[in-house]
Amino acid sequence: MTPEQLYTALVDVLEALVADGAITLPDGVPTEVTVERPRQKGHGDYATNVALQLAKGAGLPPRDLATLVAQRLEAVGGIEAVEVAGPGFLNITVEAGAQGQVAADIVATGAAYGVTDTLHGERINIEFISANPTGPLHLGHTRWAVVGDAIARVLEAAGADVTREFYINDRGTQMDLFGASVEAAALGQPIPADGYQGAYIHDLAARVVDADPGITALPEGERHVAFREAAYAAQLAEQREQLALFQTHFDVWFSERTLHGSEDDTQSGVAAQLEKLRDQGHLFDEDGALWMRTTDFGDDKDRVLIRSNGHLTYFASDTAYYVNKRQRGFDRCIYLLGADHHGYVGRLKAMAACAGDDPESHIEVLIGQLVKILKDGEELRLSKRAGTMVTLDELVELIGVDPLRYTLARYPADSPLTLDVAEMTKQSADNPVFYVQYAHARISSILRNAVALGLEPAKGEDFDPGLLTHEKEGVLLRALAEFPRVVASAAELREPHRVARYLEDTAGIYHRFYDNCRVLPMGDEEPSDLHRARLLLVAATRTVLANGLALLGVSAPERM
RNA sequence: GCCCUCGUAGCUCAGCUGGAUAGAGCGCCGGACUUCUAAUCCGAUGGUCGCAGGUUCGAGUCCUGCCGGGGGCGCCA
Repeated sequence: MTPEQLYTALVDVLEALVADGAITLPDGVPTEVTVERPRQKGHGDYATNVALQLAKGAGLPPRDLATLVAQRLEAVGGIEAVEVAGPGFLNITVEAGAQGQVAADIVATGAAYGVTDTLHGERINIEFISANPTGPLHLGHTRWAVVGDAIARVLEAAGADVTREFYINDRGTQMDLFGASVEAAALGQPIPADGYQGAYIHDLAARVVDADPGITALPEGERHVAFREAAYAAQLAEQREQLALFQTHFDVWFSERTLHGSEDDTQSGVAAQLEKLRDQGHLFDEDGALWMRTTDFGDDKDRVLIRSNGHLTYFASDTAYYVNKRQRGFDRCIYLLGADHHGYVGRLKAMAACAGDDPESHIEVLIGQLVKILKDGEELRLSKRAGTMVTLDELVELIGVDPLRYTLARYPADSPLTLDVAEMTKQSADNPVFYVQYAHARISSILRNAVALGLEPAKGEDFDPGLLTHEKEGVLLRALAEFPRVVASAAELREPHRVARYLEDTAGIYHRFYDNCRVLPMGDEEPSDLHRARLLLVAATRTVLANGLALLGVSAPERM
């Protein structure tokens, strides 16, 4: 009996009570009935607060309503006992047999266990990182890489059609400055004052010249462009390598340049695209500039799209890019932005509204807090400009892909994070990722040993779910049954850290089960149905741990 | 000044979108391996959930105000 089945049974009971005239529900049977695992022992296997929520509408004292529901619920197959507690909670105890069946279902479903259809049919574009191609990816980007990727995976598990997109700001002043910086480095000249200063600039310069020794001899105008383009290509390639190393995949690398028709701003595709928005009635010309009246939709000021000097603003590109995404058929455009960009949210939403869309459904901006990194008690500055930074590669080398991904995935993106370099580097046994992975490795070991013994998990008619009656088995079964709901809510709320927390919880429950319940026969003990049933439970646990880790992009090792 | 965000154990943080006696890890103290991986488990310690009001059967969670940390407010990118 899964929480979903229990939920269905509960709704059926409520509807039957209404049909019989035993109760009246002015607002009908609620669609969101909560069935949850009680925190407290002694509160049954599952608990629900429906009676408390419906009491007022039904005009009954909560405990009276609870009693009515309890009587009928108790008669449902698979439910052993229902008890009214406290102000009107229903504490439900499930029959061991009904509960144990989950293990067989999980093993049969395999890698698809946890997949639901709650977001079926939604076409979602999720854009994250979108770093300028003017330097290596660093710690700041690392968090978005992990969180964005994990959100995408979780959304897919919930049935959505997801496209992961990386927007390349390969156009404009910063690119020119970047090119000029590399060029200066190559020519042995001082880097421009507001240029890029890091050591990596000199590395890039050396690489560019190595690949094309004649580049320094080009006429100045050509040389500027050649350096910019070569440095851009090299830097973008490096970012892609960094992300590949970090197990983060993008479906679309979207170049800002492709939005523009030509170098001439006012004749560009963006300008043409923007003109289409004029029909919506929110564009106006003033002081020689083209504006979007975002204040029509709650923004605190109107925004310039084309400056009076004819140059496009970044916001113009952002607008055209959004329209482009919508034209590509995405129902929902998710943006992952750092807290330092949260001022954009209002204008992005207003922009979507100005484009004739619903800012509540078509555009969604997730704000993530920045990661701080301490070394020897001091915060490292992560500015590319300053040239001091911890790159993604360095972090991966220092900490490892799995611990790094997991550490960043286990916190909500909107909570500020302070990580200490010493803490992170010394993390070996202390890291929660190992706790979860270890549970998986331990299970894998048992399954290997079982094979050596010629013992197979119970299946089909041979599996008697009623054998799994130990308290630790019950707790584990209920935890495993919870997984699809956890994934679905992680997707709905865009909070993949719930998966990580769930895995830690479940791994702990497994470790305690392991401590109390012997799985394999000891010595020359004859293998029994209980051994085989437990083997199935263990296999189901491994499936859940492996599926959960996969959603976070973390490996599930067979041995540790 | 206006807006956003955060404030929970000594430290780092959860808290299932309002539920029952607020949790975990680390740290500290004490236990458990001749049988499936001790990267584990068991016990102990630890809290005016920033402060004050409000909403209701019930608030760490929602509303208002205040205090404190971080961030954002350009015809910049």
